[in-house]
Amino acid sequence: MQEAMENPVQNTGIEVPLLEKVRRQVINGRYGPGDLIPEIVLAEEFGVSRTPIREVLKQLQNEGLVEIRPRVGTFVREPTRREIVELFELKESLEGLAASLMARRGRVRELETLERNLEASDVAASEGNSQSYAELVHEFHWTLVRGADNRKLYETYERLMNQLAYHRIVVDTVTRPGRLKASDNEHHAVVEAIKRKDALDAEFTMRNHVRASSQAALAPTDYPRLTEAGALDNTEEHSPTVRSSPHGC
Amino acid sequence: MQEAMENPVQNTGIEVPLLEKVRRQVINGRYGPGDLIPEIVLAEEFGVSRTPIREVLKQLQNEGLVEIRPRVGTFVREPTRREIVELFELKESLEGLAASLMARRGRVRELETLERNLEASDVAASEGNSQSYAELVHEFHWTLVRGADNRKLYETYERLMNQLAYHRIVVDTVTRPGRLKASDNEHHAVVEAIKRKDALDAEFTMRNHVRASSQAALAPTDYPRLTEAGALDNTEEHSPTVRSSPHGC
DNA sequence: CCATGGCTTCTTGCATACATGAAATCTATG
DNA sequence: CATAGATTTCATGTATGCAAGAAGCCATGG
Repeated sequence: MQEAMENPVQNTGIEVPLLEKVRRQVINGRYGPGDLIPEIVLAEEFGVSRTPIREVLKQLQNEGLVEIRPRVGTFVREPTRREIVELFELKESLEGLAASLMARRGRVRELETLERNLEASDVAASEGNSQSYAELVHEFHWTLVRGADNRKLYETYERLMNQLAYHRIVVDTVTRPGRLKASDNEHHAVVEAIKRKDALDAEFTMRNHVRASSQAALAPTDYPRLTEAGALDNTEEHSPTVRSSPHGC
Repeated sequence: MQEAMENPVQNTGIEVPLLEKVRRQVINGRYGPGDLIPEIVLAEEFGVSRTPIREVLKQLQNEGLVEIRPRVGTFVREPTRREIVELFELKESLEGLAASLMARRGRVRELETLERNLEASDVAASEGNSQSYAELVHEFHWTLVRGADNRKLYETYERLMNQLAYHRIVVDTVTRPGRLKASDNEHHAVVEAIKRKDALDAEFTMRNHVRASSQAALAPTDYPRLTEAGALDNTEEHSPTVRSSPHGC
C-alpha cells in the first residue's frame, strides 16, 4: 500500500535527466529573468528535437518557472515579491501540517533522522559553520515533510519549493546575526513536540519557526553578512554556482 | 500588483477549451478507471492532430487524473483510498489557511458573497433541498479560497480539487442524515469568526468543518440516502451527468 | 491440455516540415 | 528628424511520418 517515495521528481513520462538538465540550464545557466529561451537552441544543445524540449518547457511553466507567451516565446519568469510572500504562507501551512502528521505517527525512521540531524546541527551551530548548517536545514525540512507520510503533501510541497528554490530572492538567511542559533533552538522544539506526540504543539512550533525564517528571508538586508561566500546576490547577474540555500532556516 | 484571478484554469499555452473538453471526455465520458485512452481517438474526435492531444494528456497526468505508461498508453487513473485521505488532509489545511487569511483581510467583497451564500443556504437547508445546498456548498468553499487573496493557494487548491472532483468516490455527503444542518451551522460559525477577524478561530472552525465533512464522505454508506437522485454510485459504471458534489459539505 | 516461443499489432516517442502570427526593422513621407 | 506603414524575420503551433517497444495472440511442442 505504501509506495516508495525515492523519486522526488514526478514521473512525467519525460526522460527525467533531460527535465533536470533543462531546469539547470534555464535557471542557473545563461538565462536570466525575462530572457527569451528559444526552443531550438535548447534542442540543439541537448541533441534532441524541439518536441521533447517543448514538453519540458511546458512542465517548467506548470511549475511556475517560465512563462510561455503564445506565438511569441518562452521567457524566464521573475517571481514577484507578492508571489514569494504567498509561497511562504503556503510553506508555513504545509510544514505545519507535516509536523502535525508526523507527531501522530509515533517513532518512525524519519524521527531518528531528525534527531541525528539535530546533533549535527548543534555542532555546526556552535562552530558557526553556516554553510554546513544550511545543508542540514535543507535536510531537516525535507525529512519532516517526508516523515508526514503523505505523498500528496510531499508532491505539493516539492512543487512550491521548486518555485522558490531557484530564485535568488530567497537566500540563506542563516547567515544573519542570531538567526542561526535561534533556528537551531526552534528545530529542537519541533522535534521535542513530535517526540511527545503533541500534534498541535508540533504544528504551531513549526509554523512559528517557518514564519520567523520567512520573515528573515524577506527582510531587507542592509547590514553586512557574516560570511563572505555566497553574499547577497541581488543584482541581475546570476552566479553559475548557487551557494545560497533554497529556503530560509 | 494584484493581478486578476478571473481565470481559474492555469494558462498553459494550450487552447483552454480543448483542455477542458478533453478533461470532460476523459473523466465523465466513456472512459472509466483503468481504461486506455488512445491519443488518436481523441485527436480524431476533436479534429486535431495528436500533438496538442499529447500536451493535454500530459497536463492531465500532471494533475493526477491519468497515468501515462511509456510506450504503452495513457490510462484513467483510479485514486486509491489512501490518496483520497491524503487529499482531504491537505484540503483541511489549505481551507483552514484560507479562512485564516480571509479573517485578517477585513471586509472584502468575498465576505459579502459568503453572507449572501449563508442566507441562501439557510433556505435550502430548511427546505431540505440538498441539490441546491450542494451547489451553495461548492460556492462557499471556492469563495473562501478566493477571498484569501493568495493566488498560489488558489492554484494549489484548484490542483488538488481537480484530483478529487471528477472521481465518484467523493459523493455528496450532504444527503446524509443530520449532515446538512450541521454543515450549515459550521459555515455560519466560520463566517462569524471571519467577521470578528479572529483568524485562529476561523482557521480551526473551518478545519473542524472540513474534517467533519471529509469523514462523512469517507465513511461507509450502509444506510439509505435521503434523496433518490444521484444516489450512491459505487459501481464501475459512471453516469454521464454527474450530480454529486465534487466535495463534501 | 498446458506452456513456451515467436510474431503481429497497436500505441507511444521523436523528428521534421510547414503554416501562422507577432515583433522588429527598414523605408518613405510629413 | 520623427512617425506611420509595410515588409521581413523569427519563433512558436500543428500536422505527419517513422521507428521503437510493449502487450496480446497464435501456433507448436511437450
